[in-house]
Amino acid sequence: MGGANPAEVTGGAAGEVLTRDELAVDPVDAAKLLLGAVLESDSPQGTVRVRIVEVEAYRGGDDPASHCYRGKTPRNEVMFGPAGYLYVYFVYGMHFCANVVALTDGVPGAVLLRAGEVVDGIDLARSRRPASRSDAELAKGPARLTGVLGLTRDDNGVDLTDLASPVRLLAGERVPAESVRVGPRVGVAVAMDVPWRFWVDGSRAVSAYRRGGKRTRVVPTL
DNA sequence: TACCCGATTAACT
DNA sequence: GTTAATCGGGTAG
Repeated sequence: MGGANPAEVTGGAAGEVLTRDELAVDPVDAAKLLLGAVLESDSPQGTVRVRIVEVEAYRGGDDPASHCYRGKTPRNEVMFGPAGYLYVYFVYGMHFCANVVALTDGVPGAVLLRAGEVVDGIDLARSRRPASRSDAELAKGPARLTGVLGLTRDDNGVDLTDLASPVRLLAGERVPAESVRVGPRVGVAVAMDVPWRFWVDGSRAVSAYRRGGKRTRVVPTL
């Protein structure tokens, strides 16, 4: 639990786990709540902690960019469950991305963890991503973030609000509202008008914006 | 069962 | 700035 880690001592509530109730809200609100939160992951080699600095909200049937837009499937079923669980998916043949499930049981919604700053376990993080040219780059991007934390498909469905889980979500230190920036989601080709990406202004770990790919597929309007 | 393509990254011009 | 790598899930047939 608590320790002699300076990062923990400074923030009074830094060691507390976020509760399911706090996360059982609209993904857009949950996203802002997650900025500044700390995700910690255990492994036989040690523990890595990452302070979240960039997130994106994904909803359900009303969000064409969401994996849940076309209903429940074996892959996305965690997003339909209770808030506070980890949704990990595999993409582009070689990467994993992690989300925190929001909203309540039966209503899909989640927050994609896009980037963070490694605040503990830096050596293990570096060994997991040896190609990184700087510490700020270690978790700069959703797949890099899962990389430093060692998250894979096996972690899909883990309860982040349970202290006994191998992966947990701590409240961390609240980010002042004036430090939060907003914009369209990265790499999304639809619903580009909704500003559902949030990041901490000034962090070197925030990833660059990139427009979504080809939009040949027409998304039916509601 | 086949085909298409993605909530990406790294490498290259 | 562009593009290859790489494969599981989802949709079409």
